[in-house]
This record gives sequence, structure tokens and C-alpha cells, in this order.
Amino acid sequence: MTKRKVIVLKKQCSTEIVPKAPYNFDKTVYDPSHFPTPIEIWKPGKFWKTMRFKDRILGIKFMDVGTISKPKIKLTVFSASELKKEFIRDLIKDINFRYGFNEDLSDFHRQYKSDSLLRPVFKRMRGAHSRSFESLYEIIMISIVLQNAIVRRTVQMMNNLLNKYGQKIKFNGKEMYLVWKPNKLAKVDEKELRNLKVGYRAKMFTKISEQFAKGDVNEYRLREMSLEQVERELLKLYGVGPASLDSLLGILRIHQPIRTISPWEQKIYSRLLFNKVIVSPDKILRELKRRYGKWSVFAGYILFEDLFWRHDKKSIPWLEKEIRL
DNA sequence: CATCAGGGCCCTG
DNA sequence: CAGGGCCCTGAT
Repeated sequence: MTKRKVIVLKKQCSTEIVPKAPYNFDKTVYDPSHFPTPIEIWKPGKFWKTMRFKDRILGIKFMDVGTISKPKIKLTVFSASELKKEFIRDLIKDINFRYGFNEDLSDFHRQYKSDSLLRPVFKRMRGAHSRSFESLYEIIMISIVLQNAIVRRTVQMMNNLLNKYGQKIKFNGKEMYLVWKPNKLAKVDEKELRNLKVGYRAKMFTKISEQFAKGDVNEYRLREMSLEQVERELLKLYGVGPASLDSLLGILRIHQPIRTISPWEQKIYSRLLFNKVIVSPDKILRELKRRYGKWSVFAGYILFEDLFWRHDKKSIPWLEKEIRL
């Protein structure tokens, strides 16, 4: 057992960002339905995230110092050594994209302001954007630990991986993990991975990591591609199928019609859309597409987030039963 | 004790 | 295009 080093990020610099209004900070950065993982920390009005940018290890702290209608975010970047102005400029550009600070959702809001399901949701979720600040590689690793597992096991697999291959970093009094670099996992022996209880997913981790390490897939290049091209690229990855694809597209802020419903989503949509215990996935897909067209993935996301936020505030019994930890 | 499905995907026939 | 197999876990 080797003791792993904690990297402490002592240097810091701050700036302010004014997102396009309306911007709802908490309801964008925090997703109550997402399993807990030590690569991020949320508290009302505050958010900490580890990040690797241009091969530098960073800790980012966000503070909400505005309102939904007049949003303002104080951003502090922590690093081990001083950062150049140009680096910071590029970083902020990237963060703007990831956190949707400039994203314009007015079309969506205009179009569905009278929708029977979304109208009440907009009151609570006004200014919420889709959560997509994780790197493409990070989110792919997450989508793999989510496959064919309940949340408890997902958490276990993720923590095992972070413990073994992640980098522990400390900034602003928080100790968190940064996800490993692809080339590190690419070289790991399948057996070693299987010891971490990831099962058949072991091969997916190494194969995909290899593809990332070689530069076959590049998040920034994907941002410039058409939907069809992006899909082709992502489906080349061993372990990425139709169910993971939709959530990966969210990372690139691509809005498109919904195509897949997983069993747990099926149960929730059955209640939300039809007020029934279970409705066929086909019927759900048709209804979502009929209502929301190209916005159906995003509309579904907002409906789910609203539901889980409400559940957080006051337990919803039928939902409680569906979320098995 | 055995069986099964879970926040899928790959591969085969 | 349907269906079996895959790792592991906790529920039954």
C-alpha cells in the first residue's frame, strides 16, 4: 500500500462573471438526483469543483453573489503555481460554456410557458440550465459506473476508482478528488480493475481511456461537429450505447429529441406524464416528443430536476420507493 | 440456500 | 433484430 500524496492548491485568483439572465445558480450546479461523488461539493450559493485544464490541476470555487434576474458569480481559481493571464482567459471561456453562463434558453421558455406540465415548473426552476460541467471523459466514466447497477454500487465503484487512481487535492479548506488522466487508466491491467468490483466494465474503462489518451476523441473538437458526427464519434467508444449517448450530448449542450427511456426513468415519467404506475416506454417517448419536439431531452431533464428538488424539500412517497440506495 | 434484476452494452446467430 | 451473457449486490 503506497500512501498517495495530496496536492495542495495555494495560489488563487478571483474574478466576476455576469451570466446571461435569467440564471439560477443552485438549480444549475446542483442535481439532487445525481449520486454523491467527491469530485464536487455543493452548498446553497456555493460550489467547488476539481478540474484539469490544459494539463493543469485546478480547484474552482463559485459563489452566487447575484439573483436569478441579475446574476453575478464570483469565481476563484486555485492552483499550485501562478497562472498566466492568457490561461485564465481561456479557462473562463471554457467555464462559461460548461456552466451555461451565456446559454440562451429564451426560445424554450417562450415556447412552453403555457404547457400544463412546465408552467408550474418554470416558477421553481426559472433560470436553470442543464448540468454539464464535467469533462466528457469524466462523464463517460460516470456513465459506465451507472450501467446495470443500483446507486449504491455505482457509488462504491466510483469511490474505489477515485481512491486508487484519482488525485487527492486540497483547496479552500476542501479535500476532494480529481479524476485520473486517461493514460493512467489505459495502462492498468484488467484484473487490477476487477478487484475494484467494477466487473465486466473493466474492459470499457481501459479501452475508452486508451482512445482518449491517443487523442481519438477530443471534447473540444466535438463541440464544433454536427449532431450526426458527434453521435458517430461517441458510439465508437467501447461501452457507450444509446442510453449513455443522450446524457453525453448534454455535456456538449446539444438539444435533441429524446430517444431512450431507461427503466427507472420509465417509472418516473409514467407518474409525471400520465399519473400512472407504469406506462410503456414507447408511449412515453411519443408523448415527450409530441409535447417538446427537439427540446424533449431538456424538458425531461427540467421535469426530473424539479421533481427531485421538491422531493429534497419534502419527501414524495412514490419517488422515495423508486430510488433504491 | 437459490434466484433475480438493477440508472446497458456487446456480440452472436 | 432478438436474446444471451456479463460483474457484483442486496432484495426476496
